[in-house]
Amino acid sequence: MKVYQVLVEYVASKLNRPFSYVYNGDIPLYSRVIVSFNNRQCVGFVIDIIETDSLDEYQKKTGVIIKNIDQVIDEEPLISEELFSLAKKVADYYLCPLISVILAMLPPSLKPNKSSLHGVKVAFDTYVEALPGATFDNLTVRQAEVFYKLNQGKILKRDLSKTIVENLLKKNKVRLVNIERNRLKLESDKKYQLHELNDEQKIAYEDFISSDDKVYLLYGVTGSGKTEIYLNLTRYYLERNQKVLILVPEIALSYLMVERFTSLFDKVAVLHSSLSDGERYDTYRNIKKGEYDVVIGTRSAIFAPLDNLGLIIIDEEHADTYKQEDNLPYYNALTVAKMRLINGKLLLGSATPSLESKARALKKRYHELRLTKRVNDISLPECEIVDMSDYHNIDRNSFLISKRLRELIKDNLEKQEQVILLVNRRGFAPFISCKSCGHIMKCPSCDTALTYHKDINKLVCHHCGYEEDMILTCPKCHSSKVYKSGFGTERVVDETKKLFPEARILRLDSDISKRKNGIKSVIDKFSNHEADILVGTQIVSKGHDFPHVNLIGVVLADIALSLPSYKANERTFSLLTQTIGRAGRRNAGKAIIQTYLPDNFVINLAAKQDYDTFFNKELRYRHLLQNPPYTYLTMLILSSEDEDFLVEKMDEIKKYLLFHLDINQVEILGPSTMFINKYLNRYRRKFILKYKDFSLVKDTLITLQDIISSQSKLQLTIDVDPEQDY
DNA sequence: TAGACCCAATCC
DNA sequence: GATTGGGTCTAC
Repeated sequence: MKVYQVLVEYVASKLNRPFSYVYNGDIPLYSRVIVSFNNRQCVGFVIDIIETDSLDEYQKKTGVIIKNIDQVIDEEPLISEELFSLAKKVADYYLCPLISVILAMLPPSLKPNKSSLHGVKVAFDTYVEALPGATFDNLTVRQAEVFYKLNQGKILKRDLSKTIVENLLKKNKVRLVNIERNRLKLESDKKYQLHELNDEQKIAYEDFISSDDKVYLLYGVTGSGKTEIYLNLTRYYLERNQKVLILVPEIALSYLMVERFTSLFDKVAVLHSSLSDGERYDTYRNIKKGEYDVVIGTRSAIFAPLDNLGLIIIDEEHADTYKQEDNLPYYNALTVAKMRLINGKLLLGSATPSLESKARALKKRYHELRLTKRVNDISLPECEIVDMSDYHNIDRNSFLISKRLRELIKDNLEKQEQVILLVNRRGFAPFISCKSCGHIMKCPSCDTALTYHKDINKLVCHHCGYEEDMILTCPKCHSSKVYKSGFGTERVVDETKKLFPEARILRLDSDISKRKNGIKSVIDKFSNHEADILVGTQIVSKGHDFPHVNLIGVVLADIALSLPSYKANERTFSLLTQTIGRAGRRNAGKAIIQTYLPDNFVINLAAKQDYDTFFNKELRYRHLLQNPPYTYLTMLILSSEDEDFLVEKMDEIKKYLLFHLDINQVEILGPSTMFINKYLNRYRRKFILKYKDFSLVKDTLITLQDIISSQSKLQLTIDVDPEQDY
């Protein structure tokens, strides 16, 4: 007698354990089933099958009455043994429900939940095919014409006249065939050739393939040709019949890389979240069938169902997009990549490696490969820092764009060169306030100010997405003195238009990327020189070469420095360095950094593109404050609808932690407020735990999670290795 | 005293 | 995560 161990579809730590069911028939492991669960039906996922001699005995032993599985959804396992054991490792490391990891592995239409049951299925196209041996006898002229064409090969039914097809069918000349349609189209007409590697690249490449180490850090300055190494290594692995997985921070910014891979290799799949459900499903299915050798994708592609994985490449390994922090599971694709390595190797590439990765390379835990020269030997741009607190640098024409920056923009426009302006904030104005009563427009469900977006004339919460119409008068005192303070990309576009009315200006930020192909169309326009100035958020710093850009302006470098993270310096440094690196791809360009902190070391070292000094200095700060890479962190976020109750509970939990953790080895910070203290109508507070070994906190956290999951008013979220809000 | 509302327990 | 059932509050 088989007892099936089933995880139910709901992501909740209370339900993070299997429930037993029986079934009259065989069900494969790792497949979906429909079960009755607490007076309703839901989708479950079979994670284990236990043999028992008698059901009665089993029920007696466990003390539960076992129900029947109502229906089996999959005839085959949805995921492989390898992926299932990866899911267990991830759930164990991040202390998150196993089902949440399984959900992350599957395309939306296969996720074990109710809504997926009516989702997309395989798409078919109907073709008309000539029956072998059928002759031209007994056909009209038009029928014969079509039949002749069909003898050359099958044709889509919808491309042919309906009546002719019907008649041909009646006369037994043709038949209909259904063929699975792949909803993906990857055109690769541009044939890209593998370049001969230069000496430095060759050394790195040889070093990689001849070494036995597992994890490699490819530290190569901007423009040093990291992609070329990725391509050569991919070829190497494919020749040995192993598969390759490549992660990029954002697919739309990597389409040049995608293009190179698709034009060099035949079986390349692209996986990312802006595919439609149908496209995702098809790609997923085909990867699983083994039809692709190479998969390129964003964060969640780390779970792609590739067998025989020889190489994982993570490009721009320092990028913050590899950590998921908005939805369970809170995982970092780099960490998961290391868990996934069984026989293969991992290559991390960056021009500004994360401090953790670089520190590990120093300690020889990662094998470091270096590229120090830009491929075309062009020197890095010359960078000036403009002090915005010095009134000599601005005038009443603009408080946003300094006189020096204006001068250089003008110069560039006259020379027909392009300009990029970096503004690390989207929208028009981040605060809307009333001048008479001081009221600030806030999100009704979060404790954050609403940002004014001029192009849709709405106030938007950048955290939860809430929108409302822009106000004309203050909702509190009805004064009309509504003031828009601060600036974002939209306002900089406006201001630049005012200063340079003749210039063609484009904007690139995540509002643009919400439209399908939004990013690509802006990038294409700008690369084709159909615009002179590109104003954008950090998106402009990520990848993509614009050969005609000779000036980079950072409108205000300080914004990134004030981000709520121990990584703020590191993020600012890599943002500035990578952005400045966009200039002068053909000849030496210029860069301007505007700031109120002209003496700040991060800004100064970024201006000099001096990674090594920055690294050493920041590493000392990390050591001083005992932050990663010297320690590990876990953030405990507690939330409740009742703020007083929450504050009370925080003290209790603090006592609990103090009692159960070894305070000589684990530092407990908090309770403290969060960057966003109220989110989606729930108040939030946090603890940060600092330790050198996860085993010092793991058991305590699991017990705490159990205790809190039984309290309905309180919610605990555990974020292992957090990157935000500390 | 019905119905609204809240909360904790439970799910195989 | 969703349902249930019991307890308490509330308005007529």
